[in-house]
Amino acid sequence: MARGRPRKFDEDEALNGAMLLFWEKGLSATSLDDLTKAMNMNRPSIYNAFGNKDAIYRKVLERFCGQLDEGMAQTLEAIPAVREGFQAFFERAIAVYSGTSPSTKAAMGCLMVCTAPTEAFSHPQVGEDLSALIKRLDQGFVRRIERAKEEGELAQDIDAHLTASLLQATLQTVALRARAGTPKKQLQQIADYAVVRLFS
Amino acid sequence: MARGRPRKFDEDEALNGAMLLFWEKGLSATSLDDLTKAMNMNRPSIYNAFGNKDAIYRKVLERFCGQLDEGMAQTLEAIPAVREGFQAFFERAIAVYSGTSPSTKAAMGCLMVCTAPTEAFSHPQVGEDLSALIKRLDQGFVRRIERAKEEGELAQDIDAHLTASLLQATLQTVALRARAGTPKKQLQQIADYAVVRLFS
DNA sequence: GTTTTTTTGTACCGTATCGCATATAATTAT
DNA sequence: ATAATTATATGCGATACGGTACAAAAAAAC
Repeated sequence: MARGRPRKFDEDEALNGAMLLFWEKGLSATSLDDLTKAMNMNRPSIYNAFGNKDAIYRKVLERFCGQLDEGMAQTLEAIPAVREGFQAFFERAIAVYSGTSPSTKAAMGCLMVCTAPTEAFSHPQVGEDLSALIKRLDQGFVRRIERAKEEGELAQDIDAHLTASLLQATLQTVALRARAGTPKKQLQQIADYAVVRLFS
Repeated sequence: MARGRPRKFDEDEALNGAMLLFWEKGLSATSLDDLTKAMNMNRPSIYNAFGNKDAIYRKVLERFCGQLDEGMAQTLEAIPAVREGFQAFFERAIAVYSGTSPSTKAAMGCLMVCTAPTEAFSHPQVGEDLSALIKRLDQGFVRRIERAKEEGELAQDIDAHLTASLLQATLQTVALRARAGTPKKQLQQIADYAVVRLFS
């Protein structure tokens, strides 16, 4: 087992370093030289382990989406009350979006929302990744809303799909505004108001 | 007047060509060679007339925001009923966001929302442009909502600022979803629902 | 100890990048 | 006419880009 020369880099740390970089500068503005430093490995090793720049970016996106899924599972699905569940979900998202990288010292927003749309045409697969995430969030929200309707927590006449769309709109505005410098507290207010108004 | 050699290019057409390009590929992925073709002028003329790539991009952003202001004036401010005003505003925005460039044949979304956030850190001035547009839209929406409250069209207890934030969230989700391939009809439904729910 | 397998590190290739230097052309002011 | 002014056109130079070849190195298998 582990037949060849042992790897010097840690795959997790390498991808985390790449994620920070892409998160800050996007796909096109990030160079391979930057990546070699951030991932602590040299170019051929990167190609061998992950493929070319696009492939690394997409792996990082996948990683990021995984964290988001985890967030949904631990809040929306785990918390019995819908409103509390969504509030907790937004709180968690806002904490991530308000996170700062050592170099920028400013909130970076959402990796997907803030850097993927730009590349949607130049890199069609990234466009599909973006589209897939939007659909996945919609579905997760819809499921939770319909469950709340079944459990009698929400009125039958609210439209699950459209409500889910507007909740995702809330998530996206929070992501964008965080990157544009809006303070955390204000983001929380927006999210809270959305939950209250859309579930009234 | 017009003392030297007359210009061969049309400033408006040149900026429109640049806008299409930036809209499709963003700032970083657009090269000056691309721009010389799209603007129909050679490099030194571009530098003389507009400055470097960043400056062109920011001029294009400004242009785009101007069209948005026009949209607000002709819908929100011109139409007597709030709900109809916002519906018309969204309809107009969706028409723009669903517009396709000859090369992509796909809806391009919002130039600002879909391409500016990526550059917010690498080009701080772009970040400020983004932040300024968000604030401007918020303010425009707030003004219209407060007017509607004064005119008795909306209840006094709705929060103008937070409602405006969620209306902008709707605009942003429509911008992003358009670029991700969501059909026009569905975008309209989302916008309509937002107007109905947030002004109830 | 030799072979096999995998990763590492250096160095490199061809191309694309931005920005500018220089020379030419076209128009107005004197 | 001549000078002054402005735009055009060609093309250069230094750098940075993404991606790869190749040999040395480090481990397991034989």
